[in-house]
Amino acid sequence: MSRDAIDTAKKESVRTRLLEAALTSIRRKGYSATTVDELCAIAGVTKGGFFHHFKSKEALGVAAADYWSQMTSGLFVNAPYHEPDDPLERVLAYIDFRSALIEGPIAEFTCLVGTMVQEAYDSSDAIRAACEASICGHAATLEADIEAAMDKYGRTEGVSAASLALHTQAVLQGGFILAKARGGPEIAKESAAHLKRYITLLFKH
Amino acid sequence: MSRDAIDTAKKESVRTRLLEAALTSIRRKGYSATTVDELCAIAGVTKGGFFHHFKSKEALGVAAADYWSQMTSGLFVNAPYHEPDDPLERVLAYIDFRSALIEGPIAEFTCLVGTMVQEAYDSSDAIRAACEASICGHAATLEADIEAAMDKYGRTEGVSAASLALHTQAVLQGGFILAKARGGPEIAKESAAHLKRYITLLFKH
DNA sequence: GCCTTAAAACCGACTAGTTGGTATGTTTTC
DNA sequence: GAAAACATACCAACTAGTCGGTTTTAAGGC
Repeated sequence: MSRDAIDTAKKESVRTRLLEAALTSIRRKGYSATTVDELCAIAGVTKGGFFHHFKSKEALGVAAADYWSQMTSGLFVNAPYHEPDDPLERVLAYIDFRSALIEGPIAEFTCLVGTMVQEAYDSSDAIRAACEASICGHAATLEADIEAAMDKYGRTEGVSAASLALHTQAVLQGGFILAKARGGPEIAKESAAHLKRYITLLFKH
Repeated sequence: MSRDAIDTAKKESVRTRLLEAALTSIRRKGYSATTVDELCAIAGVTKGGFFHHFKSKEALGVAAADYWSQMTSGLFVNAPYHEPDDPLERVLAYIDFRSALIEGPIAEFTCLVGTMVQEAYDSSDAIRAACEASICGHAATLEADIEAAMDKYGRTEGVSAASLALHTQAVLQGGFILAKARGGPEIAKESAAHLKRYITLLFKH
């Protein structure tokens, strides 16, 4: 471990603990209901420590969205759904991968930024923008595969790769809402299955 | 106007004003960030008035979800999308109708219960259940038409009318989230278009 | 390796305002 | 004349954020 890496690790440890606490709490209760005091208690830091790392609660919200982007992008980059040679297969494998993640307690598979942007889109443009970047940035990682699938299987009028990529995110986010309303993950998985069927029909038809 | 109707109108007037205020505020800032004081100010009532009608903020949340169900069901029952003779046409017309509603300021076309359940699903089971009833109740109004379309155009294995009806709600809810993140309604409309294309492909294929 | 030094990391008590909720009225309605 | 519909004043707990102080860390001179 290099000098720098150790520095970073130590420097980040409290900050990271606060961010991890934020992810847990915001996913469970939302942004507004999550209090600074609570995060401090979970992370084992005092108020002074919190406001040393984040100049405001809003800044924590933005940082949490960025941290979330980082964590999830790491997860998806290393995921096995990139393996198939066929681009359409890769897109469908992505949906299967997302579907497989929808398991267990609701707060553990739902999306931080989707939850946060619902409350903050009007009150904090900084948080809104961070959530937009997270969602759209992730959607963008799908575009190349969708584009390649269009090259191979043909295009449908009015359907762009970007629009379809964002639609996948809409379906997943909507599935999370229904799962929260229902109190279980099944309905979200079913919506993912509909999405997979849509994409299959779109290309194989 | 009957004696009863006048009574109801007067009796409901303050309560309704509070509920209307709740709809506006919750759709804009979420449930947690909406304060009782604020609702009182908007509705022109004092705290005493509020807690006379609602025994707690949570009770207001439940009442707001119920009020929302009432209002929206009124809107949809009288909507023109029921006119077509063909059941599939009716389903597609429903989506067009929903898409046409997605206009103007975000807080004015997004869904109250979808917003509220994101924050409250874990903290308040009463609110969660009210939101579930609202979403699923509305989805159920689509089932008959979907079922009839299946009778007419054939079924796809693994696709039930109930599941497809809920999927439409998931797509719409997800579209709202993306619209909030993006700061405009267009993306939600595009997702609705994908949904329409999916249903068309599903039945016409 | 040791001492100095300064900055960064963190603590903990404090504040001013806000929160949902209550207790005790007064007015209105039937 | 009593019950329902409000108003008023109040409270204890909690809210984000501040501020002066202490500890920890990293770098440099010797």
